[in-house]
Amino acid sequence: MSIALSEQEIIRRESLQQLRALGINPYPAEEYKVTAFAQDITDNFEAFPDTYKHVAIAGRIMMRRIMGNASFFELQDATGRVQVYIKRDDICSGEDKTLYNTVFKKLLDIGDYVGVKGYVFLTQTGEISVHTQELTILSKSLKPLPIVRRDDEGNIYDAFTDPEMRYRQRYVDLTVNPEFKQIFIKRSKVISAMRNYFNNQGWMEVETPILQPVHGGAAARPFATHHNTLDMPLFLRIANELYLKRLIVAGFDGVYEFGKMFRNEGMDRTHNPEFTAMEIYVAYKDYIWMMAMVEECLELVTRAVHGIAAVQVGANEINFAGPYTRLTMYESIQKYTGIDVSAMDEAGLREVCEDLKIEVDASMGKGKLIDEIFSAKVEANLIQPTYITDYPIEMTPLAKKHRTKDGLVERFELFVNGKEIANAYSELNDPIDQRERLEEQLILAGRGDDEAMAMDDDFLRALEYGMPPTSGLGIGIDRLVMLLTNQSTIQEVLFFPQMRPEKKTKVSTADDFVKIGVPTEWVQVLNKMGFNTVEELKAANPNKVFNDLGGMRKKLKLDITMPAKEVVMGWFV
RNA sequence: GAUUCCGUAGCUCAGCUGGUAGAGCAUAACACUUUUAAUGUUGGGGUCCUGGGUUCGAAUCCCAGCGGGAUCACCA
Repeated sequence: MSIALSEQEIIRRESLQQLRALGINPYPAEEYKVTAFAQDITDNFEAFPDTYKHVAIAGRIMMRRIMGNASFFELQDATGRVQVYIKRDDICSGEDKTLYNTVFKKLLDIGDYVGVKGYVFLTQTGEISVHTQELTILSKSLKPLPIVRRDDEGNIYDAFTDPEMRYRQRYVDLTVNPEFKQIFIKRSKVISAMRNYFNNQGWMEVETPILQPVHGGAAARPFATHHNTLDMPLFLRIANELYLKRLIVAGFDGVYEFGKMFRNEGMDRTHNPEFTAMEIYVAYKDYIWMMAMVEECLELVTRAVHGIAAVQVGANEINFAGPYTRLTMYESIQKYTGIDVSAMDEAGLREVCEDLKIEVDASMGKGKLIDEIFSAKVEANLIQPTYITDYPIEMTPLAKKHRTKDGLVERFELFVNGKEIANAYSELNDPIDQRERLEEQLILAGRGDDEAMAMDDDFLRALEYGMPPTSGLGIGIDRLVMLLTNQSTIQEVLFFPQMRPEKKTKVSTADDFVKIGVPTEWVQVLNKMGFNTVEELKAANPNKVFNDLGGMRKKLKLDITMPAKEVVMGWFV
C-alpha cells in the first residue's frame, strides 16, 4: 500500500475542503428521501410517463459528459444506472452560477454520492434521463474508482478484472462490476428459498455452538482457540451434526441450521477456511424419504433462482427436477470400471487400485480404498443429479447399518456436475453401535488416518437416553451456489474470501514526524520523498534532505514556507 | 505443498537483442446548452512489487522474498 497520496487523491481532498469553504457539507446527516430507482425508471418510464414527473434518486456518479453549460452524468444506484441531465440555469436560477460551474463541474468526481430531484424525460437521441432541478451532495469520494467503460452494445473496455483486487476490495468490485451482484442476490435466494421450504414443512431453524470443546461430526483439522475465563481450549466447529442430533434427542421433530463451518485446511478454488453448510435432521424418517425431500427442495430452489428447474453449468444443462438417478456405490463402480468390488477384501481392493493406477497408502482401510476408486473413476461422470447410496461402513461412523446389506450403511451423497453437493444418512441412533464405531475411528487414527473422527462422550450419553429414528442431510451451500450461478471458484460466491494479509509498508504517523520537529505540512512531502518512517528519515543525509525539500517544494508547486536549515538539522538530533 | 505464469501511472495495458518509461481511460486547464465508450486543444502524474547480484548502465538478465492467477495433490 502506498502511503503518499496520489495526485488525484490530493485533488479530491482539496475539493472536499473547497466544498466546506462554500458552506456545503460533503457528508450531510439528513435523510435523503428517495422516491425512484434507476431500473424502475428505465423499465417503466415509457409506459407510464406521468408517474415520473417528480422523482428523487440517489447514488454514485459513475461517468460524466460535460458540455459547457449543460452536462450529462450517469447515476448508479442499487438497481442500476440512469442518465441524468443537468443544466446550469436550472440549478442556478439567480446570478450565482457557483453550484453548476464550481460545485458540479469542478468539485464533484466520479464515485461521489449525490441526490437528484427532477423529472424524467426522453433526450433527442431517445435516452431516458432525469432532468435535474435540485442537486444534493450526499457523500464525497476521496479515492478514484477504477474506470470501466461500456459502449452501446454492452462491450466492456478497461474491465476491472484483477482477482486479487476484486476479492480484497469487494466494495470496489461490486461498484464498478455491478453484474457480479447477481451472484450474491442468487445466493441469498438459494438460502431463503430453502429456508422457506423447511419452515413450510414445520421444521425449525436453530443455532448451535460455533465454539465447541470437542470438534466432532466430521473429520477435519480444526481452528483452535482458548477461553480465558474458563481457561480451556475451544475449537471452531468443523460440523454441527452432533449438536443437531442432541436437539432431536431433546424432542424436536425437525431442526435445521444454516451456518459457517471452519476447517483448518488447504485453500483453492473449491475450499475456503470458513464455508457455509446447511444441516437438517428430521425424526422418524430414513434416507429413502430424504432422497425425495432433497429432489423436491432442490427443484424448488432452482426455480426460485432461475424460474425453471434447469440451469446451464459450463457446457452442461443440469436438470434439478426429480426423481434423480440412484446408484449404489458398488453399482456405480461397476458401471464406470466394469469391476465388481462388492465382495472384495482389502487385499483385493489394493490390487484393483494398482491395476487402475490409483495411488494408495498403507493407512487406508477397505472403505477408504473403495472411496479412492470411486473418486478417481466415477465422480467426474455424474453430471445430472445422481444419488450414490449404500457406502461401506468403514467410511461412515455416524450412519445406521444398512437394513439388509451387510457391511454397508444407509447413506447417500448427491453428485451434480461431477461434484458432491449433499450428504445424508439414516442416522445411527443405537448408542452401543455408535460407541463401537467411534472406537474404530480411534483405531484408524492410530493407523495414521488423519481424517478419523473424534470421540464425543456427551453425544453418546445423549444417544443413550434415546434418539428416535432420524434422517439427516448436509448441503454445502457455497458449492450449491457455485453450481446454480455457473461459477467455477468459491471466491466468486463469497463476499470476502480468505486472502493472505496485504503487505503493509511500515509507516510512522504524521504525529511521529511532528514530534521530532517537522512542520505538519511538510510530513506529506517527506512521505513523497520516500521517507515513510522517522527512522528512515534519520538515516538519511541531513544536507541532502534539506536540498531535496526545496526541490520537492518547487516540483509540487507547494505554497508553504521552507523550514530554516537549523530546523531541518534539528530533525536529525 | 509442487509446477508454471504474472506484478510498470488511479484503472486497463505496451515497453524488442540491457541505454534511464509510453498509450487509452481517469485527472487538471480551456472550449462546447440533448450528449452517451461525448468531442477538440494543452498539461501534470511513476519506489517499473521488495531486496540482493551481473554490468559502465537493469522495468528488461540472474538469485531470493512477498503477493496473485492457473494446473496438480489433500479436504466440503
